[in-house]
Order: sequence, then C-alpha cells, then structure tokens
Amino acid sequence: MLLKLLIYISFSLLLVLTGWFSRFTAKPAKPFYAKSITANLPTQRYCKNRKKPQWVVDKVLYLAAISGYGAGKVAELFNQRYGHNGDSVGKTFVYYQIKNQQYQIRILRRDIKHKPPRTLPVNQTWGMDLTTVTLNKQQKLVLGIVDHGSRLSIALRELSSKHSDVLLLEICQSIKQFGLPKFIRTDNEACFNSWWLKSCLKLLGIKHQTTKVASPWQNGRIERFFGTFKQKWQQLNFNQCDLQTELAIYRAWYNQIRTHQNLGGLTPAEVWQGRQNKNADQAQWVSAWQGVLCGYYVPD
DNA sequence: TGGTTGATGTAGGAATACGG
DNA sequence: CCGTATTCCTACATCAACCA
Repeated sequence: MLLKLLIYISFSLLLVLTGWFSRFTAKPAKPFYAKSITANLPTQRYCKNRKKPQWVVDKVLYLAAISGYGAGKVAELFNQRYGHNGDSVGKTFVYYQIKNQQYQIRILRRDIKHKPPRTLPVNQTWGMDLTTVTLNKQQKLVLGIVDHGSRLSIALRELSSKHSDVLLLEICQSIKQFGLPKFIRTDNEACFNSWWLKSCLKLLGIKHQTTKVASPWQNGRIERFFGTFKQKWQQLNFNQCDLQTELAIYRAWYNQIRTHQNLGGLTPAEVWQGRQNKNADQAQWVSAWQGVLCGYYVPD
C-alpha cells in the first residue's frame, strides 16, 4: 500500500516537474494574432505572404503564354530568371494565376503572335528567293529580291536558269540600281550555296546569310512577297503575254501603290525614299491586271 | 484599446496524371 | 514501371473587421 502511494506521488511529481520545466524548454505557443518581429521589418524585405507585385504577375503570365508549360515549369523558369533578387514564386501561385487568368494569357498569346516584325534599316538586308509561275502550261523560273527594311521589291525577274552566273548578273544589276546591301539572306537551295556565288558576294563585301533547313519563316519577307504575288497571279488566266512585262507591272504596283500595315500605311517606295507626308490631292487612281492590281498612286 | 475571428495570399509537400 | 510534370491540399503569416 505504502509502495503504491510512493509510486503515485513520484509519478505525479514527475508530471508536475516536466510540466514546469517545459515552460522553459518548450517553444511558447504563439498566439494566432500576435505582433511578430517580422511585422516591424521594412516593407521592401521579401515576405512570402506579402501580395506579389504586379510585375511578378505580368512576368508569370507572359512566361505561361510563350512557353505553354504548366505551373511548376513556369515557376521554375521565373525563379531561374528573376529569383536571384528574392522575388521567387511558388508553383501554387503560378497555378492560380494560370487558372484564373486564362483570358489574359490568350490575349497575350494573340499579341505575341501578331507582333509586328522588328524594323530594320533600309537597304541593309536583302531577302532573295526563287519561285515558279505557270504560263502557257509551262513552269517559268522567277527570281525575287526584297529589301527587309522597306519591303521594296529590288528585283522580280524571269530567269533562264538557276546558274550562279545568271543569279550574279541579276544581283549586280540590282546593286547598280539600288546600292550595296550589307547582307543577302537566302534559303539553303543549292544554287544559292554554290562556291562561285558565295565567293563573288564575299568579294563585293556582302555577307551571305542562309536560313536554317526547312525554316522558310526566317526569310519571311520574301516568302510573304511571293505569297501575295501568287495569290494575285492565280486570279487571272495569263495566256499570251510577256512575263517580264507583267512582272515589272506587278513590281511597280507593289512598290508604288500597295500600302503596308507594318510600314504605317506607307508604300515600300515611300519608306525607301524616306517620304513621310503624302500629298493626297495629287493621288491618281490606277488599275492593272484587269483590276486585280489597283490603288492610288501619289506622284513625287 | 486589445483580443478574436475570418479572409486572403503564399510555399511546399502529397497525390495524381502522363509519357516513354 | 519509373521519372517528371501538374494539380490539389494543408499549414502558416498577415490584415481588416468586429466586439467587449
């Protein structure tokens, strides 16, 4: 009985003592709403529960729009780029941004897709390519050269062959008329990559740029030029005509008449000459190719 | 004035989906 | 089946509104 009493007292004492010591050893329970030390720190200091600044949200949405990744990957991308100065994001934050801002992301994707191409100086880069047109059930070879800066059609001529000499002759004629460009960009067609053509361009001081294999968009301006040309060409049934004359008419229309959205409503010739103000009073309505090519011509 | 409570925003781990 | 990416869940800090 006495033994039982002793065990009981010692056990109770142990409980009381451990409870009493725990006041010193255990971490005191923090009240749910207690003014913490961190509350007095400057607001610039990064705090994980502070609302993220707008630029972080914008960057996250932009990365989500261009990458198409999910929350984890986008968070990783963001932290890789901007996380070094303490502005890191968690994947949950990114997940909710992507989930709740689907419309904003779609708008961003659309804007990125339709972003106007980078403006380049006039007569710096020429895009050159070959295409074919059907005339009298025969395939005719056509060379096109477009200035990237002004979209001016430097040359649009029928070629007898793809031989380097023929191409060089056309390039030299264009240089004589429009001056020397810094770069000429072509695709990887064999005729453009011949040793002879490359050497001659090097002698002229022109750097030859080639697009990646199967990447026609890297020479997009000339491809777009040919796209418009073929669209117009197919609207008419040319039988008995001089191809060189028709190409010259189209080139004149493209350079002098047709305005470009990306050129601020100016024609390539106006951008090439640096003309900004049009004298609309002198504009004359012109039409060619049975009305397929038409528009206002503003004389100098 | 100071304590309580609910809302908000966030990070990180757990659970789940997916593709090779 | 395994590794990776995505989604969901939970804990936590802060703030504002409310109340005694």
